[in-house]
Amino acid sequence: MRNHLKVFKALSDKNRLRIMKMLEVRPMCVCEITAVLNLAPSTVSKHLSLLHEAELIEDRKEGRWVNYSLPSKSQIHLVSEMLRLLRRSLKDDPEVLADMEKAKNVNRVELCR
Amino acid sequence: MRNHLKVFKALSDKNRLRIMKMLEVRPMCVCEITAVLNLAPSTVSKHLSLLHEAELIEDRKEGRWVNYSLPSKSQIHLVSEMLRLLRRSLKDDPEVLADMEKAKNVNRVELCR
DNA sequence: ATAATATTTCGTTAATTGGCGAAATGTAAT
DNA sequence: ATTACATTTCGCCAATTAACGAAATATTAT
Repeated sequence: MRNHLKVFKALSDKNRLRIMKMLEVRPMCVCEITAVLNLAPSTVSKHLSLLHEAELIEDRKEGRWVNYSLPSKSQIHLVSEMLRLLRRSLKDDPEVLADMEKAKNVNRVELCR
Repeated sequence: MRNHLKVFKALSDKNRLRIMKMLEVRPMCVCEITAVLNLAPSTVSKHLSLLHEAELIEDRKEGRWVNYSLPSKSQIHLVSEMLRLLRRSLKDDPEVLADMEKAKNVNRVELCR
């Protein structure tokens, strides 16, 4: 029950859904996601930690960046089903499409200076 | 996006998940659900209206009662997938099992007097 | 018609949540 | 070592939400 609630709560925020869709494009660091969503870094970090708690995303520290990504495969049935469902969802949402387009183009190196 | 959020928000409350699992047993009226959850009728009514808004349940007025039930089939992909997923979920949760057992036995006629 | 019952709506309150900026932490570059 | 930068943690505030009881609505029974 606790895990189900974690997953559903994690997915019941607009900005977190936008993050999930963005990560379909490629793994991204906090500052890149911040640039797309136009939120404070601390806010984005908090969103990412909730998604991570629900095991909907993975993190991988690389140098001074932390790359967040969608799990290629999850052992948790609920999670893998939700990932599958999300992948099929919101394909036509204009905001999501714009985010995904931006996600292709943001670059952490020119971004952070 | 709005619809996705409605569905995920509807499912991200413990009592609403309990209701969804209870309704797997059989259609139930508000007072029966109230008896199982041990909440105020107005609270349960509100939960039911949120689930209904998300199209996760159907209602059918029958005399002085309103029967709430799971849709046998939904045209909305997200909804039908969530219904399928929920049916497979929480089968071993002790609280959910107790609720489902109670749901078998509560009776609106002896209950409400 | 009146009373009884089931449900919903409304207003209030307490708890939760999303947002921010400032400070803390950790890593890389000078 | 010091500086610069990415990220996280913390404390705060505003908005949202779950809960309740009281009042309103609707239906059945007397």
